[in-house]
This record gives sequence, structure tokens and C-alpha cells, in this order.
Amino acid sequence: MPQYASVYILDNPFALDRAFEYYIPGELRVNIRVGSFVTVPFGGGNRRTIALVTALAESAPPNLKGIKPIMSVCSDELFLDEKRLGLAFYMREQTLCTMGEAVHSMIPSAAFSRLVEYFRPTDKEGAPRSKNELTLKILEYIREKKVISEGALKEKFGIAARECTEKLLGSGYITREMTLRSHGKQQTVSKYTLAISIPEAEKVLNREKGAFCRISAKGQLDAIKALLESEGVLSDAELFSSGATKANLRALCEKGVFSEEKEVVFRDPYMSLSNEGAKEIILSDEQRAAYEKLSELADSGEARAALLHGVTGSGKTSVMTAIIDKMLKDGRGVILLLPEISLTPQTIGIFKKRYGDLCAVVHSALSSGERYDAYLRALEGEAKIVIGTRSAVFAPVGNLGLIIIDEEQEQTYKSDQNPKYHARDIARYRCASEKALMLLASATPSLESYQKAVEGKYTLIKLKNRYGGAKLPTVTIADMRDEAKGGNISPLGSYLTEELCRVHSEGEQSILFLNRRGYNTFVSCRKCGEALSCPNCSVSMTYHTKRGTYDEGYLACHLCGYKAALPEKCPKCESDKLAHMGYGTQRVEQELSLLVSGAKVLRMDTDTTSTKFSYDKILGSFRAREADILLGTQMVTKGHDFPAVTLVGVLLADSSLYLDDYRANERTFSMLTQVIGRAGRANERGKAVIQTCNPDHDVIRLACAQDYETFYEREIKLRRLLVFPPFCDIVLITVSSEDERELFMAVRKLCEEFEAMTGEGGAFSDVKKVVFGPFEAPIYKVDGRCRMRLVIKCRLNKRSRELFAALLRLFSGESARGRSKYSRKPYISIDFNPSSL
DNA sequence: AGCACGCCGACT
DNA sequence: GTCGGCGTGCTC
Repeated sequence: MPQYASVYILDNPFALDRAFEYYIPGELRVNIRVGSFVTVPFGGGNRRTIALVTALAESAPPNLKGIKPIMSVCSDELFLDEKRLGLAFYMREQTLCTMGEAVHSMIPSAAFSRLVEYFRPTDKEGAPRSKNELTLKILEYIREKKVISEGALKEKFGIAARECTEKLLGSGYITREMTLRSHGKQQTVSKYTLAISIPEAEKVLNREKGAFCRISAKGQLDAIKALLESEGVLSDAELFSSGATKANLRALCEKGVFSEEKEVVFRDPYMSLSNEGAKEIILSDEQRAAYEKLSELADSGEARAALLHGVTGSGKTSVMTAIIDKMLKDGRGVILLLPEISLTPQTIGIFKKRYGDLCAVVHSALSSGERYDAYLRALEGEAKIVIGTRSAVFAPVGNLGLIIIDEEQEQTYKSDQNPKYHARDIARYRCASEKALMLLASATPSLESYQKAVEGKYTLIKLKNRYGGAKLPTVTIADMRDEAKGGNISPLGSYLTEELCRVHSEGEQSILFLNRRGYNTFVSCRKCGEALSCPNCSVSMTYHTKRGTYDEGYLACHLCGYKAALPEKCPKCESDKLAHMGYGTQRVEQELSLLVSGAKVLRMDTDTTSTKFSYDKILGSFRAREADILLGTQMVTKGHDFPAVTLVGVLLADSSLYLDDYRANERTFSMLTQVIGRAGRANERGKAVIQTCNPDHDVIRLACAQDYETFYEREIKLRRLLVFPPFCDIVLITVSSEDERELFMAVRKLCEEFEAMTGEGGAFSDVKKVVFGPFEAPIYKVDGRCRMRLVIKCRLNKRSRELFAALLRLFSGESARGRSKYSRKPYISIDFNPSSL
């Protein structure tokens, strides 16, 4: 029987995130295991904290004078098995987060808020020889109640109860247990029937004299009416839709008009099988070959990774569905990750229909209770397939066989809050430890993943043809420099405008895409298309304004911090026609109404889709052809098939090319490829118009040709040459503070500290790295906080991670020292391979 | 991070 | 004389 435990305290800050040793009192020893959650007294004030047990020992740890006892152990409802504990440690090391942060990303917060502690009397009889009357009273009360929650005890006896229970625990008269407050996991539906005869109910409804009772509330009357019109039984949901409220129904039951019966929702685990015949997927030869390769990998009994690279419209989804079906048939669990914007009610519907209750969906709109529900359904094996966004990668799916990451290049798979993990890394870890298959799918894979596929680390599976022989749209590149010469400064060029008018007059629909990230204004030459870029980094520079004045700005590179005054002439062609580029969807919407008369425009961007609901509503109304033109940001690239769309337009295809980020090309390529793929999915061939100031730019040309391979070859060469990922890792250190002075001081200290550690004679002088900065973050002030950055290029490995961990530990300790009340202390954050710079 | 301990100024 | 400010140091 182990007597000592190593625990990690969940809400400890980074500097204190290490194992602490505790003594396990005898009565707790049976229940405690590695992976158990416990409460322990911590710190000088012995405040009670929740901790995770990571190791057990028979003998006392050496060199410790005072060791404290564990207070309680949580029941097995809250527990981390070996694999998940391993994952927590992995995340902690990989992302420099605390154990608590790692645990909270794996277990929904509702589980922790449901933790309650109970007291029970022990067999020990008699009473302590205490002068304290309250203590005796409490003991008596606990014995009477048999079991009582700590909260209830406090409510009855006040705050002083705590001291008494501690005494009683110490002398062994009572024990403490910790469990999760039970949770009505079994969903029930209330069914209502009439408790009175039909004629009587009609009397009530007509408010006749001598009726069973008098009812005037409209909702109640509606409910009676609905029930009379039905076959005699209605569920609560059905009655709600008749206009009745919960309160109305309760009132009717109390009056004796209705009788209620609760029915457990019937979940048919074979639902998916019975549906399967109805919707058999027919695979093309190419898809079948892909499927067979994947099932071979899945059957290998080893951890495997594959990249499914299929051109837009090649039917990747069918292949994924086929392999999911196979896994379920083999009794293995599946996780399917989708980018947030793809997880629409339509998508969910497809899977729900196919897999029924075998499938749990996790999306951002879930309440904490629903999220916990989905978690439990996976944990208990009821849900075999979990579909969701990034965080679904942690779903406790049993006998995991497959994790699919669709559109794997999407940024949304990288978390930008602690823990700053990438879903791909988590998936890889889980697949390795559970001998499962990781399947990445995309039309435009990330360079990192494609490189791994080329190197043979991932099995590369290609779908080269569009399903059903659909043709790619005819792509026209519209040169916007000609427009500028002709004096057209509108974001809509004349060719695109013409096409929009034509499509509108033919009664068909168009989609216009404007890259949202174009808010970063950049400066380009109207004559030669050259964008002003940084001499050190070969990324374009951003035009910064000074204190609200638009003029008198300067150019800055966000990667190396290089700054330059705005030149008067184009450095390449000496033209003085330098233009500040960048406009938003609102302005385009305005222009459209002028240029395409009579067309109804739907705008879809973050401003118009504040709720999930509105997003779906816009797409739905566009599909129902209530509008002619859908104008929006990235969101429009991920929609579903709109059969009536025959024209797709990209405004300012360059905007994302000159982001000051090494991934600019990759993103531009990916977006253009996807947008172009939107058109011409129906039988007729569609048209795509790409407006650009760089008609000869390789990225744009290759995207128009949907030539990923050539794009990859060129881009990977560039990355190798300039030493960017995947040929190095990027570490982004951000320091932020409300107070600028403190920020500068903290940054200086950070740089000095870093210098001392990595310089000659420092503990980490062996770590090779290139440091850029410090400089201001691209958006310097956010939410009243100023932010400074340090960008470091290096190779991430155990050693370099140690360096950053040491820095973070040191710095979070240092900066935590008392500061004035009014400026919250500087905050430091370290992000490995951030999703954007 | 929290919390206690501890050492100096303005109050009953 | 003491209440309370926040500087300093520790947390099994």
C-alpha cells in the first residue's frame, strides 16, 4: 500500500508547476491511484486545492521536513488513465503549459464544477471529549443524515463548521469523500396526455360554464388545443412548438388537466447500420483505391499516418466516410476534426443522419453541460465517433482507431491560448500511443505535412480527378493595374463587373471573396505591382500609421522589426504612383449595389455573423436563392455546394500575398484554390475571375491552374533557402502590459536574461538560434494592453524547450513580484510555431 | 499566484 | 501603544 503521493496542483502558476509530495492517510489508500484527482492543503494558508496524482510511493520522500496529508480522493468518475496522463505530460513539455492547463483541455470544466465533498460517519462510536458544543452537534447531525455534502453543512452551521469537521476528521469520527455531483445523463422526454375526457377538455378550451376548471392563459389553452388535435400524446418539444411554455405545462399538470410521463430517450445503437443500406456510397476507382490503401494502413496494427491529397471536388468526403464506416464496423472509435467554419448544421446533419447516436458532436456553441454530456458519451463508449473542432482531438473515444483532420492546413487547428497546442501534434501522439491511423485530408496541404508525405513519413494518397468528371471552372485573371491606369479605383474591375451583370441577368448566382486579412494595409506600386518588402526577410512590410493620423506613417517588417520611411517612388520602377491598398467588404457591398443594379447582395463576414445562427441563416437564404451575390471573407470559401453559382470572383487576390508572414504564399494558394473550386461543381462549367495586381505571380498562376505539386516544389525551396519552417521552428515570445514603462522594463530584463542564458558561459550557450527583435507586435495595443515581441528561429528539441521553459519560469516568477495595483504586471507568453506572426 | 511574516508610519 | 501598508519569501 503506497503511503505517499506526488501530485500536481491544478491551479498553480507555471513557476510552481511541479510535483509536490503528500502523505496518504490510511483510509484513502484503497481509492487512490496514479491519475486520481485529490484535494490537498497547499501553501502557508493551507488553502484547499485540487491536484492530480502522478506517482505513488511506499516510502517517505527524502529531504522533506513537513509533509501534509491528502484531504480527499475523487471517485473514479473523474480520472485520467495512463495514456491520457501521458498526453498531459507531453502537452506540458511541448507547449510549455501547466499541468492544470493540459488537464483542463482534456476534461470539460463542467466535471470540475460538479466536484462535491461529502462527510459520512465512521464506525467509531461515542463522541470526542470536546468542550466545543458545535462539534458535537455537527457529529450528531452527520450521523443522523448518514451522508451530507460539505456545502449543505456549511449552509446549516455556518463557516465555523469547517473547523469542527476538521477536528472530527482528525479524530476519526467521520470521513470525507469526493465525487461528481450526479448528472442526469439519461435524457428524458416528457410525454403529455389528457387526464380528463375529451368533451371536458373541449369545455375548458371554450371556457364554458361548469367546465373542469377555468383557464385563461393563452399558452395553456394552446397546449390543450394541440393535444386535442393530436392523437392523444405529445412530447414537451411538440407542445412547446404549439406556443406553450414549460410553466404552462406544469400548471396544466397541477390542475389535473394533463398527466405527464417521463420517458427515457431511446437510443438505438444500430441506427447507423440500418441507415447504411439506404445511403451506400459509390466510390470511383480512384476513391476505392484510396480507401483500400487506408484500410490496409488501419489494419496494420501499427500507428500510421496518411495524407489524403485530393483536388477540389475529388470527393475526399466519400473516402473519409468509407473509412469511418469500416472503423465502426471493426469496433474502433473515430475522431473527425473539421475547421470551425465547416462545422455547420448541414455538415452535422450529414453525419447525424448516417451515424445517429453513435456520433457525438462537439462545437463551440455547446453549453458546458452539453459539452460534458458529449464527453461522457464518448468515455462510456456510447459515442463511437466524435466530430468537432480542434478541442475534439481530446475526446475520450474508446479503442481509438482513426483520427481524421480535414482541411489540415487550416490555422484553426493551432490553439493560440494556453495550452498552445496544434491538433495535429495531439493527434499524432494519440495515434502513436493507441496504434491508430491519423488521416490528414486537404486539397492544399500544409508544406509541413506534404513534406513529411514526400519524405515517406506519411503515406501519400492522391485523388487527381474531380468526382463524376466535373470540370474545373474557366479561370480568368483580371489585371487590376490596367484598371488603375484607366482611372478605375473601384475594388471591382470592369471585367468582373460585366460578368456579375451577365450572371445576374441570366438568373444565376455569384460568390465574391475578399480576403479579410487585407485589413493590414500595404503599399504597392500601381504601375509595376511591386509591393514594398523588407530587405532582410523577403516578406512585405506593413504600413503603420502614427497615432490615428493616416499620413506620415512608416513601413515596418513584423518579423525582424526593420523600419523604413515610406519612399516617394517605387524602388523598382521609380513610379510615384504608390498606392495604399486595402478595403473591406462594406465598401464593396456599396459598390456592388451601384454597379450591378437590381442584384441583392448578402454580406457575410465577422460583422454580420456574430452568432452561429446568423451564419447558417445567410448560407441558407443564399441557397434558397433569396439573394444573387454572396460577398464575404474566408467563410464563403468553405460553404457547401451552391448549384446555381456559376461565377466566383476574388477581389484583390494579392492582399494575402503581402502579409508579413512567411506563410503568406501558402495561404494565398490555399484560399484561391478553394475559392476557384467553389464554381463549376454542377454540370455546367463555371467561371472564376481572379482580380490581381500581380497577374504573373507564380502563386496566383499556380492556384488558377490548381497545380499544388509545382507550388509545393517552389515554395519548399524558398523555405529551405530562407530557413523557415519546416526547416526550422519559430518561437514567438510576447510580453504585454497595460503600462508601457513596465512593459519596456520587462522586455529589457527578458532580453538580458535571455542573453545571459544563451550567451557565452551561459547554461544554454549550446542552443543554436537567431533572435529578431524586440519590436512592437503588429497590432501594438489590444484591449488596452501594449505588446512587445521577440521572434526566435531555432530547432525545437528537448534542449531548446528546456531553455524556454527556464526562461518562462524565471520570468513569470520575477514579474509576479508586487507591482502597483493599477497596472497589472507584465505578462509573458511563449508560442512555439504560432499560427501567424 | 496566494498567503504569511515582518518591519515602519498615522491613528484611537 | 496598535492597525495596516506592502516588501520578501515560501509553497510538499
